[in-house]
Amino acid sequence: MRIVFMGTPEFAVPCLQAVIDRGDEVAAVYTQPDKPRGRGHKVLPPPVKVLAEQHGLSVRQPTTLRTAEAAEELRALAPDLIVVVAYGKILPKEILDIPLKGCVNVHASLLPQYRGAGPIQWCVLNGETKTGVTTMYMAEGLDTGDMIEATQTPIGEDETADELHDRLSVLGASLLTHTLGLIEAGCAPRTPQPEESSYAPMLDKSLSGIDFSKDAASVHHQICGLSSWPCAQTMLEGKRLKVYRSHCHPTRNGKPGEVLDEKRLIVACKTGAVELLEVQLEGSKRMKAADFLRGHPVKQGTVLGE
RNA sequence: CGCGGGGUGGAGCAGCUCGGUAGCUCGUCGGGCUCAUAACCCGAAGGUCGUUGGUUCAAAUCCGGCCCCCGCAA
Repeated sequence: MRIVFMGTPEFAVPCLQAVIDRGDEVAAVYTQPDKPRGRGHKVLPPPVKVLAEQHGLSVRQPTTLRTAEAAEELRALAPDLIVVVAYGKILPKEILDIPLKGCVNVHASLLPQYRGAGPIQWCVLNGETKTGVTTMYMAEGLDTGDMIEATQTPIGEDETADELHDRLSVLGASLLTHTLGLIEAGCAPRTPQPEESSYAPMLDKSLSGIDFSKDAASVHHQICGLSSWPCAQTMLEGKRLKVYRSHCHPTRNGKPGEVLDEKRLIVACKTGAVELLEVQLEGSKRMKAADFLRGHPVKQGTVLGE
């Protein structure tokens, strides 16, 4: 098939690779414009652009798709299908109507749950035990289109959003491969989404602060779900301490925020305790708790958080 | 030119203000002790102090250039 691919971040990379591997003709790759992302002024290309260029594909980075010219350009490409994976822009109806076989999207949740930009993180934050990826035909609403098929996967007890992200991006790619096969054969199912949906917005830093007066499970889910961005954080002796990884100890108890074991950085919550397994102190690098404790001894009884 | 912190045996840190002996907590190796331990005791190996110029009798330490890492902000 003649395909236009639209995607931007790391999550979309395996999907673009899957399209390439399938041997489809990639008429063009749309991705967000390069933006200054790093420290200082560095302008970095989106990961999808990097892969596209490695394969000599035509890359387009329009600021908006809501112009007559943008629609005209796409029409000129005459795609059979547009595949959209974490592109970061909403496609107007004018564009959705262009390809003969429609627009297909890979979404990192089991729709209709967790529509929106942050499905992976919110699943972990909410302590879900399973999630998945879904392919759908795109509609005008945000992630509201008719579903084609889905793959489920369990979420590990200590799995971070980062790890789940990587797994789902791979699962998404193989599901996409399958779905494209169905579409090509003209037998892709089309199931309208049930009414009962939920919305998972993009995360922001206001979610970062750890409140040890919550119970251990929710603190643990917060740490896993925000890792590695924006990352859960607390304060240790006046310095910001980010926490990337943790483990729940439901039976240990103490005053919220108190360090119960100085050899293992086990911190009491309202009920139960969380063991901080991977941390990063302001100005320093990310490291295992055991490494951290060698250079930064933390006395038992120290209270974290302001 | 956005603001700031940092690069010291295998790991994480101190030492730098005020130049002159390589320090701490671990790990590793050897030995001892114990019913037992992420326990304790004794001993050992292991470092061009990011890189490059400069100042000096002498630089981890003071001065300049460069490389890399990280926090904030975007």
